[in-house]
Amino acid sequence: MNVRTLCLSILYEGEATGYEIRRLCVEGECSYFVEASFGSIYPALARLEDEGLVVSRTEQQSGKPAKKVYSITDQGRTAFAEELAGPLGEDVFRSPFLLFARFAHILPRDLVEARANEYLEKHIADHRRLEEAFAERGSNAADTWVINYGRAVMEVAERHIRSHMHELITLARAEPKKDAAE
Amino acid sequence: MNVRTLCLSILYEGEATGYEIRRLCVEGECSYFVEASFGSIYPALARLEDEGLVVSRTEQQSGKPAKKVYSITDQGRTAFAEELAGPLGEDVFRSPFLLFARFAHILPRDLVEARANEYLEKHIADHRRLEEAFAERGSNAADTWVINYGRAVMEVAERHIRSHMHELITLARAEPKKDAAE
DNA sequence: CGGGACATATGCCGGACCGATATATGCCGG
DNA sequence: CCGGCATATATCGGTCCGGCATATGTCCCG
Repeated sequence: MNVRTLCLSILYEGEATGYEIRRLCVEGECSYFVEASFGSIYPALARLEDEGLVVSRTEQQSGKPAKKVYSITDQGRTAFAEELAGPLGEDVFRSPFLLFARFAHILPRDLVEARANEYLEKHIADHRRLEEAFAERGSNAADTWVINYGRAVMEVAERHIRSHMHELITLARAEPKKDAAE
Repeated sequence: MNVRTLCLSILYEGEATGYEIRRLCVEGECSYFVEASFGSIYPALARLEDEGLVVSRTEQQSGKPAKKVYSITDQGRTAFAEELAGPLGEDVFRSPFLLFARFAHILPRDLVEARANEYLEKHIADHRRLEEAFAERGSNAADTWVINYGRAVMEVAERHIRSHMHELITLARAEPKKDAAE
């Protein structure tokens, strides 16, 4: 799954600027399974325009910089459907925190406790964001299906961390090496 | 979280070759939250050796190519602990399948059904692999904590897909455009 | 009322990383 | 005996991230 396809998927639902696409990847209801940064979105949009899969129109705004609004073309819709029909690529899950957690026994307890709390807070925030997306009900049935899958998984993840984090903290080194701290 | 740190984390537990590190990332009990390919592992190991964080010894084998076995140094252990104490980076979850699922309504039912089944099979396999890692009990307490977190999440993911995939399939286009296939 | 933080918006660049490929070797099955 | 597979190291092209530069306007705080 490349950034090109991601851009097409967002433009499929309606026109948007590069900036908005990025925001949807970070804050949108589907931000829990797609991601992309400016450094890849803008070049991708430029290439899509070269290939005729999207068109752009520059819009002047008072009080804000001019923006380039992209729309998908019929050719783009076809290309997107073909892309989805082709090989998809595997799901990716990477967790620096879980790597950290595996070594709890060599780390000072204060640090493990702080990180575990951060991790829980992050999960609570992500979970709540998805519950709100579900409550809004602006999305179609397929979107709702995807959101419900996310809700089910996040609910369990949050609950598991909440009720088991103290076990992880107990595993950490009781006394932090005083001199070697930083 | 970079590949350097990942290599150090594996070598922390015992010596290994680049090939073995790669295999642990793909098949090992922790493969569900770390990943790396040859293209990044070999350069990373070379750089770690330059920096004195690991040392290597070449071992001739009969019937197989010679291998370079890497071991972590005291300096490497210290650097690894410092790395874990520093900023960690966010968890990443990316799912081409969920992006695909969002557009079930524009895709032929056969395709959606096939992909949903593949996705379920993949989850069953991943989940089982983790249950086996749990049953083996060769790991320490922190590893077990991490595995249990994965088990809890995977159990729910698998169950949710199993009991809700038919809803997604129902959303797909009933009659596949016969001419536009491929 | 000046200045800094923040939001909108586009774009580039260095470096990290993936996936494919090359190279070498020996095993095993058809 | 030949092709495919497993072991093992290494490189290379291309994709992508994160930080930075640039431009402009708002809003709040001192």
